[in-house]
Amino acid sequence: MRAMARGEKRPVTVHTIAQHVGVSPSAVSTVLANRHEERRLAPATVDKIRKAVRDLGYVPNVAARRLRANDPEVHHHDIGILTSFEAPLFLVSRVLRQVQRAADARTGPGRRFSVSIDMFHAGRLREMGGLLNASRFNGVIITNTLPEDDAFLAETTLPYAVVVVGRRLANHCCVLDAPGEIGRRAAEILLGRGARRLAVLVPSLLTQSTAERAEAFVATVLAQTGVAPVRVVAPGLNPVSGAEAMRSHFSTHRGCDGLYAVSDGLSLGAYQAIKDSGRRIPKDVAVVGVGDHEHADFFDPPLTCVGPSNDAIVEQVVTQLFQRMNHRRVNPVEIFVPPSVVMRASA
Amino acid sequence: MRAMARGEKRPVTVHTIAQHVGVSPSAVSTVLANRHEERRLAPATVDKIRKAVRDLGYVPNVAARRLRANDPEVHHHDIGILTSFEAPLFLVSRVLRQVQRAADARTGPGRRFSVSIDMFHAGRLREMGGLLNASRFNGVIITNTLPEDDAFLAETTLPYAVVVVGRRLANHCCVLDAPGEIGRRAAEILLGRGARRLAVLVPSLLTQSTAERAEAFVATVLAQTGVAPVRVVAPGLNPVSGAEAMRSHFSTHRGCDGLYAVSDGLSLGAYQAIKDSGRRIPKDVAVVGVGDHEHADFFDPPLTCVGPSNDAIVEQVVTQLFQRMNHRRVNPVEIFVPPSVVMRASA
DNA sequence: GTGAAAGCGCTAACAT
DNA sequence: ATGTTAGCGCTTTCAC
Repeated sequence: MRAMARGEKRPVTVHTIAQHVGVSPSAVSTVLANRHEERRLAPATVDKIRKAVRDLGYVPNVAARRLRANDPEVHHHDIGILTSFEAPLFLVSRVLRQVQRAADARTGPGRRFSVSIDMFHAGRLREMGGLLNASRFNGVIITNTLPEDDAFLAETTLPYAVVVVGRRLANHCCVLDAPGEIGRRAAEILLGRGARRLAVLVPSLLTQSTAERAEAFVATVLAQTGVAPVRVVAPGLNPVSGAEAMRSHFSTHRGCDGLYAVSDGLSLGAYQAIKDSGRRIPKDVAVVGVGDHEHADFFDPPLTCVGPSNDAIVEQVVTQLFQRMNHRRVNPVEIFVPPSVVMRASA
Repeated sequence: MRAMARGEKRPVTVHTIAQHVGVSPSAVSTVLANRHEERRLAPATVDKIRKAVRDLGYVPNVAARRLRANDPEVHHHDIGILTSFEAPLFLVSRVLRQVQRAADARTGPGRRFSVSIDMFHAGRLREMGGLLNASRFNGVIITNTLPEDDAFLAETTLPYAVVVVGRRLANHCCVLDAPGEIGRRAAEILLGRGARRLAVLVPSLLTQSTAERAEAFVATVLAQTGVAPVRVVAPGLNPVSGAEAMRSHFSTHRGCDGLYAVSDGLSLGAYQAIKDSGRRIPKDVAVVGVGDHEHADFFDPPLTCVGPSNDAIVEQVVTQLFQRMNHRRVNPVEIFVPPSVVMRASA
């Protein structure tokens, strides 16, 4: 009997181990569950089994265990919140809280839920195991996708409840902010303050929705002033990137008197760069952010925000998910949620 | 045959539906997977099955599907990052990133990983399904526990890889910051600046580690000055709570010239209250935070931090988890990670 | 166009 | 002190 460890052709199961040691599968199972005391297995046997488990690199099959362990009288609902690995967890954590709340409300004797956040590498959603054969989730919320992921979703109909957040896909239930509306409102606020030399701070990697925000901003400004705003491109989404980009903007351009930063991480960096350059907010430069940062109200000065109305989005998402898991609704649908506008001191 | 929907005693399975409609389980399965076209099922049959699925409130059993679907040649490792529902996701997301990285590095033809964040209600970890019978995870990282959860863990030995973060439990692998060390260093920094009227800002609900931080701070100040610092208690952990607590502190006490806030959310609120009261940082009040906020460097002025060294903790956690999943290590162990100190302008 | 049967890996009840 | 057996719910050949 070969004792090779990893990379074995045949999978290592309790049966393999049992054979290897010369005992029965149940003995192995007992040891694995630390129940050998109550079963009074011989210590020598236990040791041999333990050794084989290690040597053969045994990995328990949780699907099998679960199938065995579950009380047949209760239905188990597995809900996944799928998000790209590289994206911030802010919206995700709000979604999670709402989903959990809804799940708790529906939990009962014959009905259990488990909610988990699962990450995929941006652009590689299609590689996530169990998505296509429905062997992982009863329902999923998908967010923070990249164009490759959207392409995958557009050509795939998953045979279970799916809600897509922030993207338009004809074959799915989609919940998203009204495209373009956000950028337009941001522009109107800055123009309304009298700002005329406008700039928009964007990350180099744009999602569909950030791109649309920026475009709508540019279009609105152009239409009203005849001059397109400067696009300041930051390498990433974090404050450091924002500060860098704005510093280089100030050193190579005449600067601006109104800035729209398409994420609050960038706004925060922009604040630093603006202040460091001796300019004041909002007197010299008015700033509008998006409201995706939980502390926008604690920026100095507090940040005016025009962005997606996250609460409303999350509410829609959760409602749709549960309706679909209950077979109460099946058809694809696009739900547009109007933006939220919070006026504060920065503009 | 009764057609009652929810709350049925017997679980609804493909078999139930098959019986109800008068077809075979395989027909039902085919419809559920949207494969009725290629199987050329009669449309009428499909409709009847669809209707029964809805009427009976069928919920697919993902464990069974997965058991069936998995290629026997590949080992599937399910890793869970378990965190309390009410806690912020900041550290968790860093852990996730590192775990995912480690998993990706180990993924190969016969070896797949899936990592997910699962939440439990604070204090109710024991109620999380599948934890005890090992039917959900091959390995877990547990964090943000409350005393009730710790009590549960202390009396439970899970038969798979477990790493506990931030708590000491004799029967588990624990990774945590050096207790007391953090509060002591924070005190030393403030005292070293010449501050003498010290205060510590804490949330009303203290975790074991925040409590120890605050205690060590108090003890150090008392030992060196003979006067205990004022404890300012905030209702929660967010900036709003911090600001409130500090405002009421300023209105009822003489104030302080050195503040240690045991979380950066509180620091941020404290900043606002301090500035609003006309005091300057660090001239009138020096502030030390913890460094648990990703933007501490972008506070105005940047926040001096003394806190757990998250990178080092995360690294240890991930190393331990994989060693344990590989059976390379089994015994409980306590790993203390020294604090990180970052001096910035606020103190 | 539809059904019957096998088996994924595991564990608990029931034998020895 | 250890082995045998049945079956959790599902899908996929294969047979009709």
